[in-house]
Amino acid sequence: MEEPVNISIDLKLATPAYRQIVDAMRVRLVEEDLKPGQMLPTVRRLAMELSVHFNTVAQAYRELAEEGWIELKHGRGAMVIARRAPRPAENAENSKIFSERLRELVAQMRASGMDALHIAMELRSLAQALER
Amino acid sequence: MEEPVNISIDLKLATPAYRQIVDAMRVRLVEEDLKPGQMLPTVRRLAMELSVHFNTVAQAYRELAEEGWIELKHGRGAMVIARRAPRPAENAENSKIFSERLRELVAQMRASGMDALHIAMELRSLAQALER
Amino acid sequence: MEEPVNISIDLKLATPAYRQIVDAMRVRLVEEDLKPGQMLPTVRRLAMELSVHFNTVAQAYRELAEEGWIELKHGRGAMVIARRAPRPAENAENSKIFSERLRELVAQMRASGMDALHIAMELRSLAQALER
Amino acid sequence: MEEPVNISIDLKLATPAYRQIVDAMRVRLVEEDLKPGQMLPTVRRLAMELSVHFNTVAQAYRELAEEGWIELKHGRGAMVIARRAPRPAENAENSKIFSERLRELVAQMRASGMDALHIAMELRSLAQALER
DNA sequence: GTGGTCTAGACCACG
DNA sequence: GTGGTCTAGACCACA
Repeated sequence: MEEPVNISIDLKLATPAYRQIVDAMRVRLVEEDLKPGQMLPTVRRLAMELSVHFNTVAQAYRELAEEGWIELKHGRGAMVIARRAPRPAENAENSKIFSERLRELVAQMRASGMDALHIAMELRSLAQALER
Repeated sequence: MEEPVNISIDLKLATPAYRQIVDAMRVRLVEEDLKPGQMLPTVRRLAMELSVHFNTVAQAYRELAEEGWIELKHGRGAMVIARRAPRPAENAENSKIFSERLRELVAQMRASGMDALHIAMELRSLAQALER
Repeated sequence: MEEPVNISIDLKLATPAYRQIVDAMRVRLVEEDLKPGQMLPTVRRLAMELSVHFNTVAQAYRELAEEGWIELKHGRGAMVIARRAPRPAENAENSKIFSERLRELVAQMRASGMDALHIAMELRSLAQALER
Repeated sequence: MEEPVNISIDLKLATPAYRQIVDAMRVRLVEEDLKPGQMLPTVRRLAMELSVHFNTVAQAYRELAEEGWIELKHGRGAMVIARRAPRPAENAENSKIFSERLRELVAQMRASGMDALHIAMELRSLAQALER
């Protein structure tokens, strides 16, 4: 029942390790690679796999638990749970901020020299995945 | 000749003030709202407008200068310059990281309760702008 | 002679299962729903009813026995006994701590958005029950 | 502008230090001893005062920030902010749990030998404070 | 053996 | 000088 998480992190990046873990796992949770009911590796095991301290993984798990994706149980590991959808009330606010961040990220990609058409292709492919 | 920068930052956000400034200005530079030859407001003036310490703006300007967007002239402010495109050598590496960040950002948007179709629409609209 | 215990626990809560059992049973003991002489369900039966490991119930029973509420008889289950009142010697110290915890709990209720008057009503109703 | 926090914790207790700090400060925030706009001591200073590691205080502050009571700013300390009231939607659920915890706490007090009338008095006094 | 807490102290990011 | 992250490792609580 335990699932390999299949994520990788890069300690050289500016983004803190625990954030990278959270972000990577959130992708797998949203895309339902990790489904409710599945057990996650223990903090200590994932920590070994990623070559970080177990506290770092524990912090990531705690954050995911707070977001309502997983449940941490004393002595019994961590489990993916069915997440109640957040109310769309705050979205009016959030939506704007996220759109801005999207625009900023695209600008960053272009600034780094990526081809505009290539980026456009990626965006369309992401959009298509969402429309399924 | 001096251009209003028309950006706004939110000190309550987790993203540091100087990053917000850099990110917002990079959007305007990439999208060529700010064109080579135009003068930017002085560090102190922009700092006042945004209600931040002038060191914060100075750091943002320094970063933009490092990225090759602007030129700082001692005592005479900052000017947008024609940026030589970054060599696409780094791209193979960067491209992957950016794609991952894009995916993570979309996951975050979905996790925050935003409608998938709404996000898809945004992505397509960004793609379209890039293809022009 | 055996009494249904009529408690329920929630494994999703942060409070450990065994604590929930102890706390719930202590309420029933203090309020004398469970009276000296009555037999409690066996560790294994209560464990099944609550869907927890029997060790968890065993730990709860052990704690209640230590507090002087029940008596464990090897192989013959557990019985509610007449508890000698704890000497009020410790009270001076405990009283302060408990008052503080009461205050903290009320603060938590208010922080969670509960109506102040509603909380006050509850407190008065508890007080009234104590004065009978 | 900086305010003494005037809390004390007891490392001998089972409740973790950071929880004690959170609980004690929440009382002071709910009762508006600490008002929006006030600066809190830095994590390192409060840590010294309470004789704990600064990480312990940092964790407590982070929790209070998450609950919306305070704001942590890089390089600028922590400030009490005006907290948006939590929506009373979840209360139906919470209310029950909190009432149960109240009942359990009272049972614990009685079990520890505190005089029932004394407890009743305390409850009434808390109720009165809420009705003001 | 699980997750949780705490300490000690290094190093970084921010303003 | 502020808060944030991470490591190392001890010890505890839980199931």
